[in-house]
Amino acid sequence: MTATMLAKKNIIKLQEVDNTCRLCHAKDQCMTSRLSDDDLRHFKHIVCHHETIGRGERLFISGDNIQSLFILHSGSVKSYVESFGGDNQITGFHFPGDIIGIHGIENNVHTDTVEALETSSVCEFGFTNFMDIFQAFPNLHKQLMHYLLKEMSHEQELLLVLGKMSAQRRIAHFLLDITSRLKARGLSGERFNLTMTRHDIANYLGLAVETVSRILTRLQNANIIAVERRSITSLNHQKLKEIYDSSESIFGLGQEHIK
Amino acid sequence: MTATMLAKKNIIKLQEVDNTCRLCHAKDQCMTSRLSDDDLRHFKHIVCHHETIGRGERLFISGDNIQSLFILHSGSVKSYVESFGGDNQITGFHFPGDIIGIHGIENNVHTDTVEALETSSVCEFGFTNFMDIFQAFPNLHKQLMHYLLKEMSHEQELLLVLGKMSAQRRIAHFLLDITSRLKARGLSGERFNLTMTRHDIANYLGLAVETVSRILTRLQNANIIAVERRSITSLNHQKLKEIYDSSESIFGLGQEHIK
DNA sequence: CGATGTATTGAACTCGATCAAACAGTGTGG
DNA sequence: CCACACTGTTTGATCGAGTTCAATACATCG
Repeated sequence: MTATMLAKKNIIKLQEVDNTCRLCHAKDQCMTSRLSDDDLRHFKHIVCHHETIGRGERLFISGDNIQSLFILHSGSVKSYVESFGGDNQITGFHFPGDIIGIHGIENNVHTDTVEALETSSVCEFGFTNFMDIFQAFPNLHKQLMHYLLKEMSHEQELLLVLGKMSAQRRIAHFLLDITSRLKARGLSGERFNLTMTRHDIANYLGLAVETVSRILTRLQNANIIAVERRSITSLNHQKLKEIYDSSESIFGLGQEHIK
Repeated sequence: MTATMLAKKNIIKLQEVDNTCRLCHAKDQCMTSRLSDDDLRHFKHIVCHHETIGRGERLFISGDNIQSLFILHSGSVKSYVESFGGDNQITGFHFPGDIIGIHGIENNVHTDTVEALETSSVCEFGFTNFMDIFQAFPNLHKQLMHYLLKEMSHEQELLLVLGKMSAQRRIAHFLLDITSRLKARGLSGERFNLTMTRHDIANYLGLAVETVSRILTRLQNANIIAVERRSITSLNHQKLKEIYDSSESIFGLGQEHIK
């Protein structure tokens, strides 16, 4: 199902939207909670609806015209950029409350593709011209700007990770990033399920799947994490941070036991 | 010299600013050329001055409060993010007309450091609150937004390069990027001087200096470029593009001659 | 001139990729 | 309920692109 198709679906009534937001379990993370009542009222007039997408389905594709903006309501998605050669680069994973689809806002064409990692739902907001909206609702604009810049610094950090860090540090970065974002959502950062495959993690970090798998088991042998398939339990935040910060890549990590 | 020191220096008169812009050789690349006369008049009221910095000097440092925005008038600079471990990652090289210092605009703290690659000059614009300015001058805002998003897609492309591409493709990307940006400025894309060191290029592309050097000579042996120290001449755009686009890294590139 | 920063070239090594195989869940349909 | 296919994960063995170490060359400048 393409974004175009989504945009034309049923438009829910304002009353329902109010309830949707009031009862939303992601409302604390959602930018709408930081809008004034007045702005929020205006904002809700442009709500299209609430849509569910299944694992593997794409919300929009790089090159699509931007007709709307999404806020992730539940589930998780990945966003990636595509290259000529056919290989993609995952640029981020997103969780409830995250704003989806602002890259490429300027000339109204998506620069990335967004795909669901599990059954997920989004709030869709139809815009005709983002720039006009910005002028009409300064606070909304500020929130979008805030998110845009947060995304940007996230990408800069990823550049550092991809350009300079060893496989261990990359994995440490990934785990710390995920945990901190889950914590910010009031979830446990020490006991959670990964919704993305090893392949996704590998792609995101510029590694091979096998390397990801190997390092996860290494971290497990070193008692830094306990991992079983998609579930991570009892994660040692402190030690992971040490790995992430250490420029030396001299890490036994329990592999001497194997020898 | 820090940004703080710069900000307190002599403020030139409006008339001078007018001339500065009118006579500026980078004016076609500068966002001011895309502002309405009215906006431009307002914008010039907040011009601080025109400052020159030498090679190695920094315009601002990651963590500095943002007191002003810069537009590169002449020369070239690099911007980089710093990590705990002490290793930096260069996130971009900038040429005349480029807007410098908008990352971190939101909470008024620079997220990156900008350093001159050669003697360069910038136009400095003092702001107290960017968000207010945005509301007052919609067109100015649009231009900044435009640049911000351009930066963002540039960073996304770099993510792809760092995450997925071989050393050859990285170098090809770098050369093509530089040439296209020089061409956009009316300069020759086939005959130019690199203002950054091999070390800078290596850092930017996540490679070792030696690898950069080796691949440049390989490209030379394959008659794709002619390189002598910092000067690049007779660059074969077509062949570079082929290297950049090819997912296979099977490239003789003249190294069989050596064997 | 020597001194310093920058660039090239060679040789050896290593980290992570690639190849290959086995294993574990998860349906799906007979 | 089991056989089968299918996808995702782990583990082992080997290989190679790019790093690291080391030596040399080259340019610029006091």
